[in-house]
Amino acid sequence: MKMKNITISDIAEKLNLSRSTIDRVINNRGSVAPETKRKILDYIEKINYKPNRAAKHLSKRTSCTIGISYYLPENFAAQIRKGINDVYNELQAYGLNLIIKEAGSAEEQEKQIKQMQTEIDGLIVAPWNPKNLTELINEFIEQDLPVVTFNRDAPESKRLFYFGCDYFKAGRISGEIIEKITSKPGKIAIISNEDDLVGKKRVEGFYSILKESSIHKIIGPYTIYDHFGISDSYTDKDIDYIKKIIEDNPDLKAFYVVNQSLYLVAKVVKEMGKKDQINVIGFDLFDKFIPFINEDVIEAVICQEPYSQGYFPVRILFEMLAEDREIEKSEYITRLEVVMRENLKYYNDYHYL
Amino acid sequence: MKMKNITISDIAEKLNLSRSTIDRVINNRGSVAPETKRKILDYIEKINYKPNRAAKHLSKRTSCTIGISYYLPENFAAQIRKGINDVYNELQAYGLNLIIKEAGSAEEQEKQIKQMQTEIDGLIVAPWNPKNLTELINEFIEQDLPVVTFNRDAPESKRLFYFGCDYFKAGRISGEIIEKITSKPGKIAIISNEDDLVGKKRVEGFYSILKESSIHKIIGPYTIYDHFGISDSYTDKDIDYIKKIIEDNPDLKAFYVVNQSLYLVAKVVKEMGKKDQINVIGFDLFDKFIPFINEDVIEAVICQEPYSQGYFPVRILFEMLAEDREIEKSEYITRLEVVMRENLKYYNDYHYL
DNA sequence: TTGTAAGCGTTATCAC
DNA sequence: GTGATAACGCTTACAA
Repeated sequence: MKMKNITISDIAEKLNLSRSTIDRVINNRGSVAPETKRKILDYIEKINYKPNRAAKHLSKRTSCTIGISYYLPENFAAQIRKGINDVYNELQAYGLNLIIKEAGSAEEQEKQIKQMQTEIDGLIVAPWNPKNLTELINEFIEQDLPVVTFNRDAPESKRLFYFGCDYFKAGRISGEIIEKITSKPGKIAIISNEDDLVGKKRVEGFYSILKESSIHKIIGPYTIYDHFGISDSYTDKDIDYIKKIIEDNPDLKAFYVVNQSLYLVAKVVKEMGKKDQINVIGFDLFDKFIPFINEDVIEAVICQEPYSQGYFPVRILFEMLAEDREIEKSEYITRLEVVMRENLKYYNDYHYL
Repeated sequence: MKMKNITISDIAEKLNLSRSTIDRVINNRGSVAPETKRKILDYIEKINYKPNRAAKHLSKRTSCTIGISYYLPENFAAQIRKGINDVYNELQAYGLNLIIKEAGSAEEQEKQIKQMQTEIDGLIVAPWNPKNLTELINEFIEQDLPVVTFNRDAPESKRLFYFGCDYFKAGRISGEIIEKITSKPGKIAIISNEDDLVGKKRVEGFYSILKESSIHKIIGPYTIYDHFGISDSYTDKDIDYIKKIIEDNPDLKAFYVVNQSLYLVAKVVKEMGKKDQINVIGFDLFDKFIPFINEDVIEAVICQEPYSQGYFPVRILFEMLAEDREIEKSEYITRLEVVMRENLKYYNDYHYL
């Protein structure tokens, strides 16, 4: 049970040098004679020395504060929070501090980020409106304040990396599923709202699959606005609108819904007794969706590792800040998870830590 | 950037006591006057003191050695290894040592585990033959050597916990998928081999779904032995056998393959030009499967987080051994991942660390 | 029952 | 360019 590892002192002793000299070459600070440097480097290589992380953390006694900003639907935010919570519990002992700001609008988000600037050593942001935040992100970067994006990217900014899903590919996998489960020729209706950047990509990806050689005809996109899933904000007009699509298209075989109105579409399909004729496919796992997935009204949803989106950006950024981790990718793309009735419970609130 | 945290010394000073007394009540070792104990506990509660993990690790300088034993198909083992590798890199600095033994047979596995006994502080094992290892596991436990299982459980043993998938549920999700993608009535052929415990459960789960109200008729199980995916070990007889199933059953709509012969089945289906008429579903992601998934010969495979199966058991056991983590579950069940053409690349060799 | 002091492997601040 | 030396916050003898 006793630890027996090579330490800086061992190296110093072996090489007849002082600990500080070894430290200098390992962390290349201060100046060292090139000859001694070589000697030390060679020896370190040879014995495969690994610095003790605990000692490092203890000695540095440097804490870093990471700011997190997002404006996301509540159910999704809950999963993100769980990931953030776990990584915080894991790393706060090593000096991680977090400032979490949940915005209620794009404008508020911008304001909150500006406010954080002086208090943080790094920023993690899910930019609701990437274009508008690009400049701000670049400003931070200019000032040596690292910024990473998650959930939504700001690809034109100089952010260090993006952690999140590829929405175009998400559209493709849902297209694949619809093709596989919809064997009879007929129509597929797309539901979205135009000002939804994410939804737009999901639709494009979907088209890219269906275009290839489909026996189906795409109709729409029909517009239903989602209001972050607050059910009361859907009107009777929305319901009638969906009903009308179904009635007007007797050969309708599927709904492809890229926003949270998925819940409403499922409700109408179910109430009209059309669940066996019309396949419903959508995205993400919201509480409201769950009964419909269980009843096979919604055939499948595509998820994007929300928990990981909370956990990893914090961890990677912290390791960079506190342990000089190298960022090796500019994009960490999350898995596209196919969630159906029988594997639903594994995706609804699940983690191991 | 400077850390400013409450330490044991702070508490000691505030309460006019020595550091060791504080230490005694925090880790309840040694004896402390109940009155002082109360006082300390109250104060700690009040100021929300969290011990510094780095200091703890450094001071304890206790390393622990965990033994890992498995006998698994190579492709699967590769993913496991990646998880183990990541967690090792993460924790070796805190004193984790690993002894990894890959067995070539059930007997060898038993021998290897016995050999490890004296060198390890905990054992992680994927028991190829759970029944045979139950006694050995219990022996270890009697001797206060914690044992956990992964990938395959030994439910009748006293192992601390199991980390892996629920094979019955895995059968159910594949049943759900076959039902969803196979719209025309017809036959579904099951391929398995009887001595495969895992496959047996997958078949049971599959039946539990199909029984309910299927338009399909199940035929088989037909027996094809897999030899851990060494393709050369399949014979021409196996190929003829599959061909015969297809020829004898013109209304065959799907193959449900619970072992690695999935590759061979896909090959035959493809070569007979039946890929559009017959759906092929199986388990896990082996290199040989990949081209067939990409060509839509294999419609989907169900995976079980192989990477996590390497990563988490080690991490949880280490945290228990080195940091007195409480084990709160007796089963950590991995997700059932639906992998198809368009999300394949995310499951084939992917991780964030 | 309580206190003292040495040590864990780094980093940082001085001297030389 | 190099070497002492004092932290960092905790554990663990050992002494009182």
